[in-house]
Amino acid sequence: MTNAGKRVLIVDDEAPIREMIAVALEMAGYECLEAENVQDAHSLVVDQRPDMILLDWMLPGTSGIEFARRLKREEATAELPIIMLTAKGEEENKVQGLESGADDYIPKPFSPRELVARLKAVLRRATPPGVEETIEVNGLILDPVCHRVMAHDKAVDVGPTEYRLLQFFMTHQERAYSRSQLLDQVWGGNVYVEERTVDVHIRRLRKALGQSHEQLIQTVRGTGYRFSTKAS
Amino acid sequence: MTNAGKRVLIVDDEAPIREMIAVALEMAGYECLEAENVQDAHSLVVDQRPDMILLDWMLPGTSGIEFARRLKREEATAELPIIMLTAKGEEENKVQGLESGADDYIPKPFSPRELVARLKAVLRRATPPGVEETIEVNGLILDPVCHRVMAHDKAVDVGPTEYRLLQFFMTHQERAYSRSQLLDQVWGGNVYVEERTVDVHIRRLRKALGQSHEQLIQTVRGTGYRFSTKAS
DNA sequence: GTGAAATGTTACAGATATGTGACCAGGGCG
DNA sequence: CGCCCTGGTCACATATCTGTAACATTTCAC
Repeated sequence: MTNAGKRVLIVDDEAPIREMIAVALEMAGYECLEAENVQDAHSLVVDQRPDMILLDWMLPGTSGIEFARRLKREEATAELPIIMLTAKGEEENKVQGLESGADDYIPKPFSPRELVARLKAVLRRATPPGVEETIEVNGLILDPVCHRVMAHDKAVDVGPTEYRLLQFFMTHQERAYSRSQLLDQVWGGNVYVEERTVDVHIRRLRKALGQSHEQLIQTVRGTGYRFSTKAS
Repeated sequence: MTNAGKRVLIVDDEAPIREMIAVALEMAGYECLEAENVQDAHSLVVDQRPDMILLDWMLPGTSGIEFARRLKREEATAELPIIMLTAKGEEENKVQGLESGADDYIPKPFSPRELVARLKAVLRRATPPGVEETIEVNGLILDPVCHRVMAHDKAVDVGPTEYRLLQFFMTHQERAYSRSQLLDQVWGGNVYVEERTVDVHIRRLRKALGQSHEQLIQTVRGTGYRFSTKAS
C-alpha cells in the first residue's frame, strides 16, 4: 500500500487541464481533489489534508509560488510535497519555484506518464529526513513513522489533532506559544476557530499523556502554553 | 491581548449594517471607525490609520473593489488587511475580490461570530512577531521567547503584570521611574489605577525574585523606583 | 525624639483566565 | 440509515491575578 489511495490536490485555473491530470492520476490509482484558485485550495488542504499538491505556477489572485511559500511556512502543512507546474518557456522560474519550497518542477507540456512518474518519485521520498525521526523527552516518545506516541513503553491514545499538537510542541520545546500561534501552526492558518478550542485540545492531550507527562505541557498564564522539561 | 484595542474601519453605505457590525466588534474588544463611502474611508485611513478594513463590495461612487486595489497599490497602505463583504449570490465575485488584494471575503449574510472569527484570523496573520532577545543581569534571566524568568537557573514564578514590570525594568535599567510613568509604560496609558498599586506589584515582584535579586529593584524615595545593578 | 509623609506588607473580594465535562454537528463507514 | 469518531463550542468549576484599603514600618525635617 504505497501510493494506492494517496490523495492529490490539483490546483489549476483551467478546468480542462485539471480534468486531464485528474484522469491520468485516477488511472494510476490516486484520488484527486481539484481547486481553481488558492483560496479553495487552502480550504481543501485544511479540511481534506491531501498527501500532495500539484500546483500551477500562474493562478488568479495569489500566485502559485506565494501559496507554496505559505504552505511551507506553516507547521501544519510544511511537509506537504508540492510539484509545481509551469507553462513552457518559463524555465527561468525553475529555481525560484524550487526555492519557494516545491519538491519538483514540471514544465508544460508534459505527458501523463511523466507526470505520474515524477509524482511517484516525490511521494516516495515524501517524508524528508528529520521529520521521521522519533523524538524522546523524559520517556515520552513520539514516533512520526508509526504515527504513534508512547509513554514509558505504553502506547498513548491521542486523536489526530492532539497528535499534531504534541508533535508541534515536541519539535518546538521551551518556547511559549499563544493560542493564536498554535491555531496558525497546528491547525493551519485561515481556519476560523475559537481560541478557547486550543484549551480544550490541550486538556485532551494532557489527559492522554497522563500524570507522568502532563506537566510537560505548561500553562503560561495570560499568554498561552509551552512544552518544557524544566519545572515551571 | 494582541487584538485588544485594534482599530477596524467599517465601510458600508447602509448605516444599520455598519451599526450592527460595530456593535459586534466592540463587544469583541475592537475599536470601530465608520465610513459610508470611499472618500470618507480614505480620509479615515489616512489620519486614523486603522489596523484593518471591512469593506463592502457595493458602494456608491467608487466601488469597494476599486478602493481595495487603490489601497494595495499605495505603499503606505499596501499592508493594511482588508476583508470584503458582499451580498449573497455574488459568489462569482469572490475571485475578483481576492484578486483585488482583499485578505478574506465574507458573503452576506454572516453571523457576528463568524465575522469576528475571520477578522481575528486575518489580523493574526498580519501581525508579524517582533524580535525578542533574552536579557541577563547578575544571573537573573528574562527570556521573552519562552516567556519565562530564571534566577540562577531556577524558574521564577511571576504573574503577568510582574512579568511586564520586570521586562520593562530590565530593558530600561539604571533610570528611575515615577509610579505614574510605570503605570503608563507597564499598564498602558489610559487606565485608571491608584498609584499605590504600583507599590504592591513592586512588592510582589521583589518577593518573587527572592533575596538574591530583590535588591535590583531599588526604591527612589519621593520619586519612584529604579532597576539597577549598582547598590544604592 | 516626634510627627507627618512615604513606602512596605498583608488581606481580601471582585475580575479574569484557565480547567473541565458535556453536548452537538458533520463525516466516514458498515 | 444509524453508529462511532472527531472536533468545536458552551457552560460551569477552579485557579490565579489585580486593585484597594488598612495597617505597619521606615524616613526625614524640625
